[in-house]
Amino acid sequence: MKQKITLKKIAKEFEVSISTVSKALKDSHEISNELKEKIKAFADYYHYKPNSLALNLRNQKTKTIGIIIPEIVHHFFTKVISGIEYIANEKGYNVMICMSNESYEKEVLNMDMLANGIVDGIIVSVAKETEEKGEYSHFKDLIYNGIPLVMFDRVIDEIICNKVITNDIDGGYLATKHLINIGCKKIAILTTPDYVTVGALRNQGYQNALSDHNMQINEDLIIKIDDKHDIEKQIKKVFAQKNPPDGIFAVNEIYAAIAMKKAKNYNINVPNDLSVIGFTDGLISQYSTPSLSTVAQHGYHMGQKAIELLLTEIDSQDTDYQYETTIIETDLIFRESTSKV
Amino acid sequence: MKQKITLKKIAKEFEVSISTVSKALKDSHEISNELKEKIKAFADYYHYKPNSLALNLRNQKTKTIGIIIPEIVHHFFTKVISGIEYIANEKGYNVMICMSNESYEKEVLNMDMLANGIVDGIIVSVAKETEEKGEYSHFKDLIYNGIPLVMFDRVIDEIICNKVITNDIDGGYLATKHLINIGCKKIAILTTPDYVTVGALRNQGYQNALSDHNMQINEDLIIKIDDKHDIEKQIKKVFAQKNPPDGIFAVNEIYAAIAMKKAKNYNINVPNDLSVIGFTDGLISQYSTPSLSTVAQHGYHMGQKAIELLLTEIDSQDTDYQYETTIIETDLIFRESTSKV
DNA sequence: GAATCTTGCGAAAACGTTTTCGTGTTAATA
DNA sequence: TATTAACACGAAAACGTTTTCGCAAGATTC
Repeated sequence: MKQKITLKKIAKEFEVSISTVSKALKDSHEISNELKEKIKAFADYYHYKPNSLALNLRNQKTKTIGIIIPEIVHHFFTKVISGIEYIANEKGYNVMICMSNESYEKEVLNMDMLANGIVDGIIVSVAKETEEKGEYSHFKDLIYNGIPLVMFDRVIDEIICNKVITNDIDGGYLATKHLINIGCKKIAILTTPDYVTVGALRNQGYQNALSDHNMQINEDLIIKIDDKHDIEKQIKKVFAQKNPPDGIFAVNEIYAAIAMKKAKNYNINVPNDLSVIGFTDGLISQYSTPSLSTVAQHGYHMGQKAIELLLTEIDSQDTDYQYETTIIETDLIFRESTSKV
Repeated sequence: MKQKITLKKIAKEFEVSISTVSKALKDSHEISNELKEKIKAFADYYHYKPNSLALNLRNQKTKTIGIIIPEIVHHFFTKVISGIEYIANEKGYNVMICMSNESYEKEVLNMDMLANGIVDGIIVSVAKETEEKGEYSHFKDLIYNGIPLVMFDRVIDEIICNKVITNDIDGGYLATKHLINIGCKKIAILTTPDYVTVGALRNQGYQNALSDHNMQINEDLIIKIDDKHDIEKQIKKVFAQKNPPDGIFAVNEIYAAIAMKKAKNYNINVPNDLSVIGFTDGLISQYSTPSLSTVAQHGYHMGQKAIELLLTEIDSQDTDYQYETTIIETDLIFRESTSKV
């Protein structure tokens, strides 16, 4: 393996000191023009690049930020990452992505690893298992150690840090209200277990909308899907009853897409007999047939906001730095799966 | 900001040398039990963790590998990343993900940055622009500098390194043959410009299948989509002609999904009047209606293979190390978009 | 001709770790 | 009692860089 060229080797070549070489390459006035030219030419020829590890160690910063997400095969998260990456690169930062796979243990492992000097700050969306356990000491440790932290989407109230969240309640409200507006009388929600906070919040919005429009909240129409079991079977039940709903609000794309498929099996036409609206404007929503009306989350924008907050925290040595929570508003996208008014 | 605890600080606390502390924490026999206990307790209390940067510098390796992909909002690439990440973590490696956004310049930038000691090896799928330009010196430099490199999916023949590729020709052949088998007489292909090698290869498979079954290759049925212009418009043309095809092979999911949508606009029923088959088993294929028959690429497995090759190269100091090209075979997945025989 | 200033470079510390090699003290052996 | 062995620790180098400070030689000033 070819050895990397270092200051030391250049110094040896010209029989000067390492500091001289370093200064010459930085075009310092301390070094004679003649020597500078020679050293630069030599360095250029061998494609000299300062070793990042050494720089990081010396500067006590890495110009790298870490992201911990529950999973990467997921349109929303990749959108957020794109947004983060764009701004980060613009500001000269690199991005290290880790996956918790929704596991508490992996989340802790990843944080420990990132916290050891490798990154200047961390952006995280917390794993379902962590939410379920309610075990947050790893976040507290991080903050205690002075490492800037931004949470996005799935955030934890009791951890005090910068946050970027979707207005989930409002999104759920908008979606439900849309179904009401187009005349749906019996509206079901396909949501997550309560410990998944975003699911719970969207459900909250759903219930608020019903109440505000004097519609009854029926527990039988609130289907909390358990990912650990057969999702299709759980969704199918909605249509198996004798008086199925005429509107469905699904808290994500997948549930919505499955609902549309199942409806077809029961000869229920979307959108004529049933209107379906999802959450998150991903590929499925765009390319399904009928295409899916949905609540757009603006993941890209969310990522941008998160990294901006992180970088300002990194750059600030204020003792009275103020954390903020940015709420990204949602928008309704009308497509084919909800009937016209 | 809380200062990180270091060996130096622990040494000061006990008025011993740094080396003593280091040895004590590693349970060296050189240190008395009494002192070891005290130091360990102290270190535990303050959650001491060796600084990664210092270790990396000393060990001249980082236990981190870099991935450069064209874009992250893409099901196939995220699958590959998942596969890489799984094995990497198992072997104690971390993963740094960079995006070239299909840009040559960003690809070079990312490689330069990763090559500077930050990672022990790199896995890359090359950007379209790089393929178009045919400018590969950054890869040669990398190899010249002794940094292990694995290419996957979009690879370059003239660069000698480990590679993992889909059997694109065979995939294209299988897909086309399937359409022939179910009785399609006029089969179109929606493919990429020729410089995108995977598109060209799938097209090759398509043409081979036609030839082998004594069907004419008609240039009018070979639609090379240019991503820079309106994709829908380009695909729509297929159906605008008076005698539209009864079979379409699309080299990716998106083209397939759009084709199905456009067919519907022209009142062409899928699969009765038209059979459509895609490439890559992503979410769209699964959740579209009708669900899409497709060629499965096994991205997860591909990622696993890529990282395995990389790690063995990293671990080997053989001078006569042999590079290999692993070909991942494709499988047909039959769904609703292609009619039964 | 002495004092000062400029030029051009080197020494050394610092970042945090690991590891080899010494070295002084005490205990065991001949 | 003299030699050796065991024990417990410290010094220093190494990884590659940047930067402050010091210093010698020559040039300039009065």
